[in-house]
Amino acid sequence: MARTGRPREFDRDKALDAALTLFWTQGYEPTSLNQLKACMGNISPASFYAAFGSKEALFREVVQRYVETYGQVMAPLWDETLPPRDAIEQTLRRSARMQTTRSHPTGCLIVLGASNCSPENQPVQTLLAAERKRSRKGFQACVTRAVEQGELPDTPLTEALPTLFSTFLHGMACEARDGDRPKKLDAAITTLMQVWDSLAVHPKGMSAALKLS
Amino acid sequence: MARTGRPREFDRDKALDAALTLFWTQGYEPTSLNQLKACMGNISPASFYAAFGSKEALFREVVQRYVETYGQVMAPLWDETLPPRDAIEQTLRRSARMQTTRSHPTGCLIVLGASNCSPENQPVQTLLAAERKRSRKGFQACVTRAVEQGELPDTPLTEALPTLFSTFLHGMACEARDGDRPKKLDAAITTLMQVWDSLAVHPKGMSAALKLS
DNA sequence: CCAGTTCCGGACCGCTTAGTATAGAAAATT
DNA sequence: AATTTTCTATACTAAGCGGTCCGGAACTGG
Repeated sequence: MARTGRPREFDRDKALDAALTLFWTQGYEPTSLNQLKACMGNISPASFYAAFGSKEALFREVVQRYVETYGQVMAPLWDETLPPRDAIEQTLRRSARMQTTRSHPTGCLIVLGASNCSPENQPVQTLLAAERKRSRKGFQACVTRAVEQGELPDTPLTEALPTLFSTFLHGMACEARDGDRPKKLDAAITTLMQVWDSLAVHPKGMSAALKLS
Repeated sequence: MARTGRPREFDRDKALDAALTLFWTQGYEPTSLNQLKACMGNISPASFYAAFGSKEALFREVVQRYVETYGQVMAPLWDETLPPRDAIEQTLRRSARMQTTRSHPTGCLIVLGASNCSPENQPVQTLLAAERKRSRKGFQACVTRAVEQGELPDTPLTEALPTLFSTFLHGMACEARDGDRPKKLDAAITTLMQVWDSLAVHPKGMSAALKLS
């Protein structure tokens, strides 16, 4: 069932990666078709539209690829075999490292990819907003699990934790873009996790003692 | 020393406010001169350039105005008569309320105003980055003051506080833009401030007792 | 070898962009 | 009345935008 006809001269995957890097650096709107075509190997508009459909369709593919690769730093959030606290801490630390790694653009495509958009490109904004919503639900799920497991008390302070974590996560995109180093963000995460420990029902290593008293 | 000649027919201040709102909503690049001229009272290109010089010059004026008005929610950060903890908490709460108020665009112009920019507009990005740096220094100053006053211990956990707060602050712009309500952010701030209290040398109301022991 | 299929390079589309130039009229001060 | 300034309105530039179309080239299956 091999495809007939003249084969494509460029590597579609490599072109997609190049587009990913460009979109990640500049965001959706400021990235022009000319820049895209150039970075994807000087392909012609005909090739571009045949292979990707449109600028928006390409961006959607790019976002999907981002989620499946770099975005996997968020995976612990959905790993129910992990203790909730570890899931959140790992997610934050992996995000911090990923977003500050210099071998690719800094910051987060999901947060920064379409933050400046004219009304006509609202679908693109909506796409990223949905992705951000997903991550908020992840934090929510972890905290809910921690409450169910009796690790956190069911109080207003605890209820606010998901918002606190997701706000911090999204804020890292800004800090990373502004040049913060991973160590700095890592230290902030360490301090942030203090709040979990101060709310926890079982302070470290004392759970048995507390339960028996 | 009154100026001679025909007076300007539109209100420069009102036009500036209209431009502020538009830039705040859409960001720098997606906002076109046509949109600007329209929202500023259907002024002609000649009037526009005579009054404001260029799109970038207008944006710089807009940013300055923003800092002097809405941006004043950050003022507590520089108010040395305030206890450092209060200064930070007030700044965060006032920011949260301001950024979620529906009578004007949501989020923060300084964080979101030029987050998607082509390389040619880097000066605009740099302008906002400098403003963000200022706020980071504000958090830094408060924490340093708290350490000097003996309220916080001089530990790595404390050192990371400024990064933690500024990351959270900048993250609020994203959450506000995504529709979070002020109460939700306020609750997150309450929880975040827990970390300060858990680090503090003098737990509430016990300072005297602790010092004497 | 040829028909069918697919891709490529380049010309081209209509539209928008930021910004300039021109004109004459209107409103203020001196 | 003369001068100065901004006004409206229009026309214009040069470039860039996302996207389309066509003729020819390159490949495969029959």
